Amino acid sequence: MPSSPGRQRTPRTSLSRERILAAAVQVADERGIASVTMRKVAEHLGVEAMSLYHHVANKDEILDGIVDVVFGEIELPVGQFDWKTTMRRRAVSARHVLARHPWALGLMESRRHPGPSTLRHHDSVIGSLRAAGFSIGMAAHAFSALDSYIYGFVLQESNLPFRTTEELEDMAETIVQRMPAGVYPHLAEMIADHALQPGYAYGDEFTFGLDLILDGLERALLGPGAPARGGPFRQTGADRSAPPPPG
Amino acid sequence: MPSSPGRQRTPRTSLSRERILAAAVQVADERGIASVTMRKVAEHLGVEAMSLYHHVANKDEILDGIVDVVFGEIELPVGQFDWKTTMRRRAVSARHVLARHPWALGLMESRRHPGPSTLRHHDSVIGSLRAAGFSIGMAAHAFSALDSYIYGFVLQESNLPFRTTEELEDMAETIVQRMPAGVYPHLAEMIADHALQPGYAYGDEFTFGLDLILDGLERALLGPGAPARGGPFRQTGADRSAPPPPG
DNA sequence: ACCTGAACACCGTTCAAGT
DNA sequence: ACCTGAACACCGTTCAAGT
Repeated sequence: MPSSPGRQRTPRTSLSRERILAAAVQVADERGIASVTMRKVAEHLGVEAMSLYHHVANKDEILDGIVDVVFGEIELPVGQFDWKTTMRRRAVSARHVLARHPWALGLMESRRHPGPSTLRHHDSVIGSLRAAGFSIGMAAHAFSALDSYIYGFVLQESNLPFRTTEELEDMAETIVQRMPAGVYPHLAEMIADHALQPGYAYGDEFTFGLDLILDGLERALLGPGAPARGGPFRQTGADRSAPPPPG
Repeated sequence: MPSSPGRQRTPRTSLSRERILAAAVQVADERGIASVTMRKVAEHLGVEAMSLYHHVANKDEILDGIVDVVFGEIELPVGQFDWKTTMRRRAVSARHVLARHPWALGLMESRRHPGPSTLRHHDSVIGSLRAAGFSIGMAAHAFSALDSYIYGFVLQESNLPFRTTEELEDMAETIVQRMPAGVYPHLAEMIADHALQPGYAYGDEFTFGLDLILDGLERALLGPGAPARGGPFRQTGADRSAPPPPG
């Protein structure tokens, strides 16, 4: 009687790709990406390591999968606001999601198979820019500039010596120890007179760079005839919504 | 006779931390970061894995070490040009070095001990900005914005579906296969009408975003009373070289 | 169909031993 | 002082076997 209900001691919920990825994300969040092993993910699910291979081809598929799960958590751009507000909200969401799963960025470099959530996210961002009047070339520029900034910021945030107060003081110590020899004077100054000041939080830097890029994109969008000095931009491919640049 | 010269069959050159790191970098470049194991690095040096432990505490020290080796390859900002040129040159150098060793960015997320080359590099960048008249707060803004952009760009470059022509066509195939269902229309458009156009190279996007940031920084540096609309910036800590923002 | 035990070729690291 | 062999507790993955 295969489908009869009732208490069975074997599988509480039967294994699935989704349950495996969710468990892997949880293990990565709680114990670091190095702890994401077939054996530990399986243990987390009350199952043997070899059982996982019935739902994923190998560990690489799990790693591809959890990166995609993370992208699926990022708020998709919604159309109710102007493009700058939409892009800013989405950038802030991406930053928070990636900061919550910092291992995802470390994994990105080795992943070459974007999953459906990632593709959907990118598609939505491009669509949002196009709807705001960005040409294909300008949308590509905007997409590249914004995502580069977001990813890099989170990467720095999870790596930079001056992040949290505790680590900062560790760092300050290291710097100060090497000061007698006169090395790193500017780093020392920045730590002492800036990063160690009350109220400092590296995370606050995010909006500065983000607004720099958004404002620059706005200028490029509004007046392609007047790009910022020293920063000409090429419009590649089909440009349907913006007039061609002069010259 | 311990120091007598002549042919000895044992150590061609005696092992050292530097030789171990150089070997580890080479293994990572040639066979990927996953191949950087104590056994393989040792093999590369004609030695047993256990010998490495006499020069490094553990594998983590090797990983910290090779990230620092990579930072040491980046051209330090030199003072003979204006700050924008200096920062642009340094950004281009950082981009190329990091692209040559893409595993370094993947490692960054898990590293918390910046080495001497990394500290020296950061110190030099901050010093260069300060000499150009940036206040401490503005130098922190500039440093964060530029490095975030550079790191994130390389990360995308080593990960984005549309990178090299071969992979791009793979990607286009995937997208097109899902097109009947109407998914990813904007991504499909961008690939077909932009990325697949002759002469396209994702790497060309680098300068656009870089100039956006450099121009924005220049505006912020020249006229703190007239920051771009929507992009106010806070000056934190001691600001010695720039007048305080109005209000 | 789904799960598993044993096995294989690997890991990082310790430790006692060699020179 | 520097290097190493054997050993331990892990890895990812295969395969034949269980239900």
